[in-house]
This record gives sequence, C-alpha cells and structure tokens, in this order.
Amino acid sequence: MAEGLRERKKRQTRQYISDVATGLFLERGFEAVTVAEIAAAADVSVNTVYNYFPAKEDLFFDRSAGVTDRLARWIRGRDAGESAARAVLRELRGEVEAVSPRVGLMEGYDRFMRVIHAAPALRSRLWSLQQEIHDNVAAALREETGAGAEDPLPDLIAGQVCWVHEAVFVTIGREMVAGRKPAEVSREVLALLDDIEDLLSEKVLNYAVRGAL
Amino acid sequence: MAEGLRERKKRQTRQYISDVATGLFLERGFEAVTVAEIAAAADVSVNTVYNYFPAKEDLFFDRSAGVTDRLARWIRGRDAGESAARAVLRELRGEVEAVSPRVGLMEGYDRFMRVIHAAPALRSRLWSLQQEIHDNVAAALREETGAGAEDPLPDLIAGQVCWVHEAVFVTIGREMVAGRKPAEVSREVLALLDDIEDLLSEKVLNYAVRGAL
DNA sequence: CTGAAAACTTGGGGTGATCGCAAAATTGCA
DNA sequence: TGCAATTTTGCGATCACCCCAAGTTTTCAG
Repeated sequence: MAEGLRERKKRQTRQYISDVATGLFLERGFEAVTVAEIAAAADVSVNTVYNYFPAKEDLFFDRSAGVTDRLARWIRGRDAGESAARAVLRELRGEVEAVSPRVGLMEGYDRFMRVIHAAPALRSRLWSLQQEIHDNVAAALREETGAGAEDPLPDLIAGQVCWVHEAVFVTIGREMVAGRKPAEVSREVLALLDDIEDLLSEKVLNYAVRGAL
Repeated sequence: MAEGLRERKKRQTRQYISDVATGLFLERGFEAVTVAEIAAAADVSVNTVYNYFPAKEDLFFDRSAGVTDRLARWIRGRDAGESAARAVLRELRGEVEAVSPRVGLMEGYDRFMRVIHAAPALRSRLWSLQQEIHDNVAAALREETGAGAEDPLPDLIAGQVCWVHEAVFVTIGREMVAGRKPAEVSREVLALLDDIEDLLSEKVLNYAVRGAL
C-alpha cells in the first residue's frame, strides 16, 4: 500500500534525471554540460530539473545521500567500552579492508574524482558535505556525552574524528586518480590508518567511551 | 626608476574598487550587492572590475592576502628546539593574548563574519583559503623535515596543525558574532588553546623539532 | 464514473555573474 | 609631439537560477 503512483513517478523522474546528468558529467565534465542539455537529454524542461534539484551540483552528489551522517551513526553505534574515535577507526578499517565501494574503493571511482577535481563548484560542495559531517559528529558526541553547550570538547573531538575521515578519503581519492588498483590502495590505506591512530592522543582515543560515566 | 605612474594608478584603482565593494558588502550583504552597482559606485565599468578581480568573492577577501602562508611562515620561523606544532601554538597564543586584529579580535569583526556567514559563496572561498593554508603547511613541513613525497606524515601533521588553527578561528568568529568583547574572547580562546594542546599527541607536538635530526 | 482540488510540468521572461572582442581613451617614451 | 603599449569600456553572449502564470496529470470525494 502506501505511496501512490504519483510518489513513485516522482522518485523515478528524479532518479532518471540524476542518472542522465551523472552520465553526461562523467563523460564530458561538470562545467561542460549545461543544465539545458541535461533537461533535453532527460526529456524534461529545465524548470523540472530545478523542481527536483536546488542546484546543478546536487545532480552530481545525489547518490551520496546518507554519507553525511555515517560517521555520527558509527559513533552512536559504538560497542560497549569503545570510544567514539576507536569506533570510527574500526569501522573505517572494516570498509577499507573489505575494499568497499562505499569508501571509493572500486573500479571507476577515479572518473568520479576527476570530475570533482576539475570543477570548483563540486569541490566546494564536498567541503560543505564535510561541514555537515562535522556538525553531525559534534551533535552526536554532545548527545552521547551529555556535554553542555558551552563545553568546547565535543567540537574539538569532532574535528579530530573528521580529520581521520578526511585523511582517509583524500588519500583514497588521490591514489585512485593516480590509477592504482582498489586492492592496492586498500592495503596502503590500512597502513595509513595505523599512522593516523598513532597521531591521536589518548584523550581523543578515550573520549565518549560507551559505558563510562 | 621603480614603478611608473601607470603601476601606481593601477594599484590605486584596484584598492579603491576593493574598498568601495567591501563598504557596500558590509552595509548590505554580499549577495544583495551586484557587481554592476560596485562598478557604478567606483565609477568604473563592470569589465574593469573583472580586469582586477577574477570573481566577485575576491573583492571581499582582497585584504586577507598573506593569511594563507602565515602558518607556514610561523613554522619555518620556529625557535631552535621547538616543533612545528608548538611554534604555531606559541604564535597563536601571542596573537590572542595581544588581542590582535590579525586574528579577528577587534571591534567590528562581527560585521565581517556575519557577511561571510550569510553568503555561501564567501564561505566556500574561506574553505579554499584553508585548503591553501594546509597545502602551504604541508609543503613547509616537507621541506623542513626533508620527508619524501611518499611519506604521509607531513600531510597528516599539517592536518593537525590546521585543525588547531581552524578551531581557534571558528571560536573567535562565533564569539565575536555573538557580540562578545574582544578582550573577553581573548581570555576564553587562551583557555581553549590549552584544551587544544591537551588533545594533541606527543608525536604531533614533537614533529619537526628544529635542530633534531 | 466525474468533476474539482491538489500536485506536477512547462514556457516565457527576467536577473546577475562572467567572458570575449574590438573600439576608444590613456599613458610612456622616443 | 606622435606612435605604441596598455587600460578601459561598450556590446553581446552564455549560463545558472528564479518567478509566475498557464497547462497537464493524478487524486479522490461523492
């Protein structure tokens, strides 16, 4: 039951437009493709495109929904006795070890990164996604620790955790663009994660331990 | 010898346009002011504005030249026996303690921040400035330590150092916008710097010690 | 099954940033 | 003073994005 034909059609249309757009972007780059072209290729009007997507960049990042709260989710789901930072490290290691496409370890990810790299608008959108991730992590830490609004620690720890995340993603992006194989990069990033953990202080590594007062 | 009248006039024109623009931005916000208005107010053509500034945002951030390599300069100028991170902490403490306008501790800085906050294009430019800072720091660390291109440490440490810098600036911005007095914020940020230092690992605090092998 | 309300799409008409070009005004210097 | 280099400007165009009013389609009550 539930959603009527209307809802379904909307979802389909939206998905279709996004797919068509992404295809064009991967083929010719972000800036070389005009919204009018996308509309034409998707057989809708330009206005319809803007009905679904607030900005051109959203056509590209549509599939990355759910990424912005992944870190926060990992933290909220940390094991008993585990800190926020260690949970994130563990989950990251898991994804990297599994050569998961969720962290960009997949054939063809380099095309994606190259498009982003060449378009300032897309890079800028990426930064804003990271800002969102940071805010979500800080909010999660605040809730999990019950810290007050004037306590600077949740924000600081969030910064550290996001630094871990960023370092991993920047490296994966760079190596993939350099043409390396996912399995190779996986091994390398696993080593990087050890370096990263080494650079975290005990304070960070033991913040928000589940079960601790 | 030296620069002719032509050079001087160019400099003046550029400065004048930037000043006029900044005035309008502070008065009415970034997006509410059109480039055509700026041109009219500065009594030049729109094309002339674009001759001097590649984009509208550059009109706003023109005065912040030299900020992008400040961290790197601090690092290169660290004392004998001092690490990169400690040099940055020391310099930051100095600026904050001196209630220096260079770190935003000045009357009226809140207007500046508010304009930035309200304009996505400006925020995005800020991120790109931080990216530059990061790259400069990483480059400085690489040179100072003689680390190879495949060594991930300079990048990681640069991330940590920039995290320090960012945390300080975000806090100053937030508190200034909240209407606090520079002297108050100074005291508070000094305390924050202690918290920050506490969160840095020994590895980070002892990276690139001048004089060490 | 039917007609009106609700939701979606479209066309048309802007605004504003930004670029390229070629003419026109300025300035440096012989 | 007059030519050559440099700037400034006007004009036209592209493209993202917005707003509104006029279709169209879907929903749903009756």
